[in-house]
Amino acid sequence: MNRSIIEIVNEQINKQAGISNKQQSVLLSATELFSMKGFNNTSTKDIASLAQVSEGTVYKHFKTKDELLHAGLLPLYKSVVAPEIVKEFTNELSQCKDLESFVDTFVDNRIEFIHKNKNLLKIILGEVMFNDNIQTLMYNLLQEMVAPAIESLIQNLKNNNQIDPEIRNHNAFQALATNTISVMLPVLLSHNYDVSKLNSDISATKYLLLKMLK
Amino acid sequence: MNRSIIEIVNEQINKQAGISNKQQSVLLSATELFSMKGFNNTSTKDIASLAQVSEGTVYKHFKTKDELLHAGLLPLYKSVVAPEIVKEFTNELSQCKDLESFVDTFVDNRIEFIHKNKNLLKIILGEVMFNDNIQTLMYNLLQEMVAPAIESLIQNLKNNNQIDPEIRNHNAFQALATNTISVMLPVLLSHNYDVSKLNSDISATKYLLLKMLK
Amino acid sequence: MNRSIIEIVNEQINKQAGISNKQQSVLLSATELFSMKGFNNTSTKDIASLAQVSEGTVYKHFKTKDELLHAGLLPLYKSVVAPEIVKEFTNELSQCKDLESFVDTFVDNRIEFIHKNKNLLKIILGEVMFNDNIQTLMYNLLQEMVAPAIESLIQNLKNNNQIDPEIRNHNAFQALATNTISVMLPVLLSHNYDVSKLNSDISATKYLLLKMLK
Amino acid sequence: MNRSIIEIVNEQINKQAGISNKQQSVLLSATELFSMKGFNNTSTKDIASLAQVSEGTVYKHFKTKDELLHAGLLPLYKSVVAPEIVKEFTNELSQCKDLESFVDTFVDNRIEFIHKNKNLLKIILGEVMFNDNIQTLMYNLLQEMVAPAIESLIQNLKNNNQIDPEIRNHNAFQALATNTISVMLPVLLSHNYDVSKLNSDISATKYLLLKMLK
DNA sequence: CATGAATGAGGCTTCATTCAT
DNA sequence: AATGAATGAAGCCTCATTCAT
Repeated sequence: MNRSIIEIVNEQINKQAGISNKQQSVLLSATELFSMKGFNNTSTKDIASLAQVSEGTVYKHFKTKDELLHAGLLPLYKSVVAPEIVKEFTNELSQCKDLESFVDTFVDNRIEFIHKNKNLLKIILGEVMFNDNIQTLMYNLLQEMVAPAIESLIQNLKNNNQIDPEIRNHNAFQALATNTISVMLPVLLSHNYDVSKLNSDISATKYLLLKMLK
Repeated sequence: MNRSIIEIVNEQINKQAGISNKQQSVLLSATELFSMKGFNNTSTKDIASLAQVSEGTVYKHFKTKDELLHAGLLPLYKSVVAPEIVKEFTNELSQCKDLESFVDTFVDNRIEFIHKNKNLLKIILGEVMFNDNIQTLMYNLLQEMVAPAIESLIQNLKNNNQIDPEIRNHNAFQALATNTISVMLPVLLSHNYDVSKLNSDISATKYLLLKMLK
Repeated sequence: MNRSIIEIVNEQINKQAGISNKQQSVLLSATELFSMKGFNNTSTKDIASLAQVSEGTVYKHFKTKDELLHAGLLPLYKSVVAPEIVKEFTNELSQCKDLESFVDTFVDNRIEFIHKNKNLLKIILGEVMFNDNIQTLMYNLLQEMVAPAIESLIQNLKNNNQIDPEIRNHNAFQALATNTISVMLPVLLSHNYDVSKLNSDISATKYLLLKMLK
Repeated sequence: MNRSIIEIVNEQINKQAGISNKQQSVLLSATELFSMKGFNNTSTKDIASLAQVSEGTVYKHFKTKDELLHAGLLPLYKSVVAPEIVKEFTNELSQCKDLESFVDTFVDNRIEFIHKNKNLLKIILGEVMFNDNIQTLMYNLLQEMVAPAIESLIQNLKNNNQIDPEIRNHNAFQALATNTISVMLPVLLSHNYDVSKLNSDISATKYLLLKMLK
């Protein structure tokens, strides 16, 4: 089963050798607050007080609040969290022999992922608009880790005549990702959404993706 | 041809009767700055100085900075700008008799729209994550104005056997919108994007949408 | 009689048109505190509270604490205070027909000046070491306003065979200034100095200066 | 030849018995940083990192940053550095039999000294204004070590009818010191000074001092 | 003895908002 | 209605100093 990013971060932060309990607490609190309220709306005092730490401690390892995001959290995601996620995701997908199960698994897995990481994804989507560092990080993560793994699975399916050979792998991947995210937007954006409508939209999305790719 | 949102706002603000020149200037400056730098990063001083108005004047009609957004700008968008945009968009779409030209027009028109309103769209996407008011506004705008208009056009095509009757109108609309936006993400996010790759992705997207909906 | 710099500043600040009472108060308080405790040891909170003003007010007209010094106080000195001082000083000196009375007046006048402006002079001497802006200002002030005025009076005395023609005017001026300041160092540096010893050193200094210049 | 103060401190610190390598390193780094940036602008972290020592170590022997200056560095200067300097200086001066060579040597030696110790002298001049401890130290150093040595040499010259007997020794010393420093001010204050002008001012200063004292 | 993480007071600065003119 | 000076809370960050290891 998918673990949430926060769980993975938590786990990994605890494994880091050169990092004290207080600093772990700082990173976790920052992750939590940034994802709940956004970067701009989270003060260093908020972080310190949630981490039960002095404000000075926040600055012990990270010279600025920006660095806490860019040098503290994001590299952790890139080096530890993202590979873990990609592995979990592709493991599941690689067992799908036909397009139907592939699409089914892709959508369901990502929907669960979005569900579990709702808050963190919100902050990433929010920051990515105006923050070049995050933008670059996310882009590289996508291009270098996620896309190759998924596109190789798509190629396998294509080799088995499961996917329209006219469609380039990266466009197929983009369509899968995009339409999955779009169906989940109500979940990301609001606290109250209609579950039965969501489920019917998920089915519709799978139907559309199948028609699209077959 | 598509006019940019800023052009429309400009035009409409000038027509408003009960609003003084100074206040018009405030609204225009706020629109411009919010769309360039985001709501949080725009100070009332910035707005006042771009509007060539005193800081006090900004507060004459709008008691808070939030109100400038919620009571000043957003209703303006809702009541004036959005209908204008929807009208321009549906006018063009309504002349398409078959699915091919419909998809073609839909994608091309929205791409031009995104191009022209890049800055404003970025800020909206950024704010929508954490700002309930904007979220609600955008949601209502979509549900009450845009979706009905487009979905009625989709129904027409369905009536003419151009679209798979299995697909519900709102899912068709969502697919059109989502995949168009997704192909434009590189434009929204970066200053440098590969135009030839963009064009080939646009073609691929149209191809996928046609397969999907037909 | 010599007025102190603070008196002149006070007087001139009050005459400035575009400057409010609060801002006058800020400038005066800054002058006073910088001269008492040095620039580094004066906090903006100190300035605000002495001026009976909020800390924000300190930043209304001066974007940074540095600017309060460089753009606020120093130009005031340059444009208003320094000319006033030079005028008062040269007026008195220009009435001296022989070297004896010139040296006498020079030393006595400057001693009174140093006495009255002890605090301000301390801060200037302290800052001038590490602050290029102040350094440049003081240098220009000396070269462009003070030196020409005094050296022209020295030339007059030379024309009347009162001063050794071998001595260049600027060296004569430097000697007068330097030896006067040096005799006053105990006053600048300590709160307790021996008045009778000071007076005897003043006489000695005048004697030395006369031998030197004659 | 004159050694710089830093060289002497370095030498002497290495000789101290009851002081560990780490502490030596702390003292040297503090000397260097205080003289380059001033006391206020040097942080204990700066000192620790230049000394390649932990911040805690800086506080092992010196309870406060102030004490590092007052109990650590200044006594070292007083007990070791100053006597060394005075010895070197008076050795050279004591070989001068007439006033001409005395003035010549005095000025040249001190000019070299100022040149070599430019940075350290700047910080001392800067601190002496507002720091009573340094002020007292420098005053005592001057009164108890330097002045007696030099004034005794002046007395010798006076005994040989080289110096005007009307001039008290301490005034002669003050005049020599003051005028030498004053001619070197451009060197202390700016990175760019006119060497040929400096040399001509040095000659002029010697000429004036001779007239003064003879 | 040495380390360096942790502290928390305090510094500079910004900014939405108010109010006398 | 408009102005802009004034406010003061809050934000980010620095730094001398302490203390558990």
